[in-house]
Amino acid sequence: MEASPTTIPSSDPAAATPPARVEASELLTSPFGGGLSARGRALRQTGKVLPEHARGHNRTLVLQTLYSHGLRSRADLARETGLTRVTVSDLVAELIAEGLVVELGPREDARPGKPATLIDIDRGAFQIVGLDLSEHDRLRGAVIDLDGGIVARADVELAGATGDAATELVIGLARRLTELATVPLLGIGIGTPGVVDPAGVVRSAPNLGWTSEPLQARVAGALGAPVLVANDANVGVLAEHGAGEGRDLLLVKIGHGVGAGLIVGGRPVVGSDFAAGEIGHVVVGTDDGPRCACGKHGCLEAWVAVPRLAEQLEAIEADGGEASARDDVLREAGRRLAIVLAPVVGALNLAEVVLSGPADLLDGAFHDAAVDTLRQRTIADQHRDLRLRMTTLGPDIVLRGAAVMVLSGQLGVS
Amino acid sequence: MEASPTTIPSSDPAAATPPARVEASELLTSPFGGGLSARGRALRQTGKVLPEHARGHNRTLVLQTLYSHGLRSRADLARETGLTRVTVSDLVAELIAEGLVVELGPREDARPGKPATLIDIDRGAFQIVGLDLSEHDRLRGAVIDLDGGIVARADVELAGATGDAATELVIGLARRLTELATVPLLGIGIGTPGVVDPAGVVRSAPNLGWTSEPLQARVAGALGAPVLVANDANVGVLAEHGAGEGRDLLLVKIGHGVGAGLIVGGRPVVGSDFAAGEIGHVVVGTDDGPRCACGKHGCLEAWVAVPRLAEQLEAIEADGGEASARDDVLREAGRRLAIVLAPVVGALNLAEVVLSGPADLLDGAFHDAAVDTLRQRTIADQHRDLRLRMTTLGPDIVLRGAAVMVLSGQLGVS
DNA sequence: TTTGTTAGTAAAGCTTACGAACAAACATGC
DNA sequence: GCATGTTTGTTCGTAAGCTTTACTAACAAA
Repeated sequence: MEASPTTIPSSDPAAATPPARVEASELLTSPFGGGLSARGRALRQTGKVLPEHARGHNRTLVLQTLYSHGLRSRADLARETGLTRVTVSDLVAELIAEGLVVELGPREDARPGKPATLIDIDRGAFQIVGLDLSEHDRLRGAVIDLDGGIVARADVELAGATGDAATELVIGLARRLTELATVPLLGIGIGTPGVVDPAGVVRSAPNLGWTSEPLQARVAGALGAPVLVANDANVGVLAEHGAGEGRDLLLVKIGHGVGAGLIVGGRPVVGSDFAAGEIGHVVVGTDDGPRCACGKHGCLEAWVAVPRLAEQLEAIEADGGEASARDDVLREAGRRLAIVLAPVVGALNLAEVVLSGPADLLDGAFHDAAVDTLRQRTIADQHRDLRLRMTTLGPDIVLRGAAVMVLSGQLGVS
Repeated sequence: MEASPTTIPSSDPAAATPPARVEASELLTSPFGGGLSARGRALRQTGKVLPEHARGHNRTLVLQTLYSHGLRSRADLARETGLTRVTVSDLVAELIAEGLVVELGPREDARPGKPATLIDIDRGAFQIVGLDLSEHDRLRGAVIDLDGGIVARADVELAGATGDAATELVIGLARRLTELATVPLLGIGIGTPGVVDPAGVVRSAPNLGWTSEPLQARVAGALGAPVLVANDANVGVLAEHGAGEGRDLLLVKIGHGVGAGLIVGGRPVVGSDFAAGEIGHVVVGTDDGPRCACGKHGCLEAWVAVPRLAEQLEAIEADGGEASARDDVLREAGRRLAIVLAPVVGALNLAEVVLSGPADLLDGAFHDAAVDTLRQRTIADQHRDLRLRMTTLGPDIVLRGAAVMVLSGQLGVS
């Protein structure tokens, strides 16, 4: 029986087996959540650990080493992981059988001893579909390879769709993208605005008219593929974290609203009610401030959300706009952001804060004012390490993060 | 060879074995750090997992279940942990051999089948020494049993001692307390002000004149016992967390200074430079504020530290003090605290914030104003769950937390 | 007394990782 | 050219861990 290359539930062991690894690899790592995450999390909290779970962990360890440092021999892996060559050989054989790893011939450089056989992750073996539902008027998606490269893109106009109609648009876009994939898919990752629980139920997303929408289950049901859903900023921080090195990271995503994603101690923060990072309606400062759509005055969103900034800048241009007036607006917004971030940076002792959003608004006076204010409002000792910078991933940060989420959830790799 | 009951490195297997479990139990749980924590953490980050680690985890799981739910049979434990009766019996036999668990005779209630043999942790088998170095003028200590009950106390006047002299006072107090213990000790836990790294080196504690003081190593060397050292507020939150249920918790400790301890996702937050919780010098609000010792204006500590509050209240009393004026001061301080906490609560989606400090100052107008302000400055959705309350552990919170830290580090239990 | 249930143990088997030993393949030194 | 040493990757046997299966002991209910 021939399975289409883009169909996930294939009879080909190479395609079928990796998704089955979700449970084992999730036990000792920690993605946001996913298909079997409730079970995985329960195990993690109070559950037993069997030898097979240990094997899953070691398998992930080998895969992670290979993924991040690339091209090496079995003996190299043994030295780096602390496992023996015997065990590494066994694990590698399993990974090769699943099609995740390939042998690439003997090492060329001349040194004594039997030449090593180089192996690496087969970075063309699988692809991932990533969806970004965070834009105001359209849903964006892409097919992404294991290295984070974008293979194909597809968008769809939201056109005011909400509720079930929005869900259908998401499913349709995901389906189109699975058909654009040229090799088997590892899974589908979705970053959506709103509050998302670990089972991939969107608890609330006003923009899309969702309340308790079981998005993960519905997309998975429609496409028969592993699906992971999480908040857009929480997904974005995964992308940024995958690139960087630190164990703590805060991503602030400024768009139509303002949201944040947090990684603390190497783990994504979910929050007691799955609403971690929802800082848009925290009040800034002690001097009132503009009225917010939520009814309060001086919410962060009322100060720095893109529509608010655009409004003010347009008013200035209409008045015959001086550049300095424009910068004043941006500077004040940056300062307001830093006022909210300072207690978070202090309490968590963060070393790195990343901004995501329109570079033309954020990357100049806004950024500089935010850095200055943050330093002025936290203890001097922290200035040494503290960095606040724009993301290097541009507008694709959520798409890339969705791919990282799937990589992490399905292979334990990032 | 007879070992003294208060001597830790005993030849008695019951006393000697538990400390040896540090490594295994730490692999899958996470205390602040400790004797072998560097090794444990390295393993956790990139290292292999062997079957014996799985056993350590399962051992801890059984112990934890027994610790928190008490008195049950092997079969009960099997049902609750998911392990088989065979495995549980095996683990329990090991724990009994180590003296951590005892059989307490058959269950009395009448039901069909063979009557169960009840077992429980031998809560009198070990004791813990806890030290609290956070008070301004004295070091406090206690001998604590496995249930958190305080068996004996001892204090020592600091009398301005700093540096090595302070370290000697700590060692002397710890030694006196080990001699007050009536059964073998599980270890010594120390909560100190300042920044403490995972190896128990106090990076800086101005009050005690310490910079890079290897307190954990020095006390361990002097007493030959397992020693764990962490920041006082970070230790305090462990005590509060052990009592409560949530996976996220923020403790704010208000005394001579202001510090916080954070647990996120069930794990203590350490911070990128081990300075998590250092919020005393975060600036509050956008309207300047009192000058702080650090040179800035409007630091949280300048608003709410006990000496600052006491100053103001004394001034009012000297003026013929009305009660309402007193409340105004406390209310404003509570409000200022909440202004700093709001972004943290929002970003982490915290459900529980606990205050520790002098109840006569914090438990009235201060608390009420803090609650109100916190609600006004975060999104309405969070109000449902959010609780801000005084600690129930009183002034012993750091001592109790130090004990929890040792329990967690040595047995994986809390 | 019979029946059915529960607790705890014993034996056997499977999985996992390890150590020892080995063959293959190569560089180096004579 | 040839012996020597090094490195790689595999095979074989072993130790540790948990499970399944099967058993005995001990009890309640009928």
